[in-house]
Amino acid sequence: MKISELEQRTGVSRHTLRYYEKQGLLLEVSRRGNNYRDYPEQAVKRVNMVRQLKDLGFSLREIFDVLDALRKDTMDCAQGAVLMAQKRAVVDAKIAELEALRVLLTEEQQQLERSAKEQDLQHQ
Amino acid sequence: MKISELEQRTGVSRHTLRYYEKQGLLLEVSRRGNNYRDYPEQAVKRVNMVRQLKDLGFSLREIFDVLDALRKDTMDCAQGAVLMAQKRAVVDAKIAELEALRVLLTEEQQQLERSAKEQDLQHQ
DNA sequence: CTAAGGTATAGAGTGAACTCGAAGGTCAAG
DNA sequence: CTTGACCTTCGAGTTCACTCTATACCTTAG
Repeated sequence: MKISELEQRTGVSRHTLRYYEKQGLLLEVSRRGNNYRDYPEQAVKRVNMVRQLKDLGFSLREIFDVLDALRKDTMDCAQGAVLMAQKRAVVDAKIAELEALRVLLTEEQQQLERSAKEQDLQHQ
Repeated sequence: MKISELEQRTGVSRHTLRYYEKQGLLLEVSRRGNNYRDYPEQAVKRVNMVRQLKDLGFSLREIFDVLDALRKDTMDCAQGAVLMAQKRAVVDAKIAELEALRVLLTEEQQQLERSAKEQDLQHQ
């Protein structure tokens, strides 16, 4: 697949895709005779995973570490598992934090809605 | 409270505190006769909330919008409630995304652990 | 009174993650 | 064989969120 197709299928710009490749986040990129990049089908998933991790607050460097561990699974399984567990712990912590914030926002929201109703009553 | 105390109690540097103030994230800052900033007790909570939201992926601009809505609660309650609901929706989505990722990471981790054991057996 | 250390402002510098544009090679249609 | 839509690299520019520096004023202990 050419870069434009990957761009279209992931929503990530060609500039950013080349940037990710430079940062070591996209390794399975071959070249055609004309020097055009040729991505395997798998690249779509890979890019999506990078995006997902990024949206969750991981830096590109951290994402690189995760992918690196996954790639080296034949060499370094135990270590990879530890890294994965660490990342999962971070994810768990974030979930807990978000849930706490959710409660907080819900309370704020309810209070605002109550105030809105009171105002409404006064207007009538 | 002076800036150094707020710095110590929040773990946020004085530089960053002044920066947040400039960005409109810290409004209840009065001045002493000597022009030193004087923060109310409440500022600790405010700073912590800013940090929490930031860690969850909100930009300072988005955080400003949330705080702005909360501050204007006497004027614009209904709109504030809507904004809060929107933010909560974002939080909910993030939680869902994280939970999906958690499953994915758990699977990867288990697979790596299994591979590690197999390697171990071969070594014995 | 002095020295150390806290505070002020303004503005420059940093690093991450893009984002864009120029200059040029490739390719398929007409 | 040209036109237009691709693709390449390289390097400059941008935005965000700090982070630091310079210069100068304020405060407190000795």
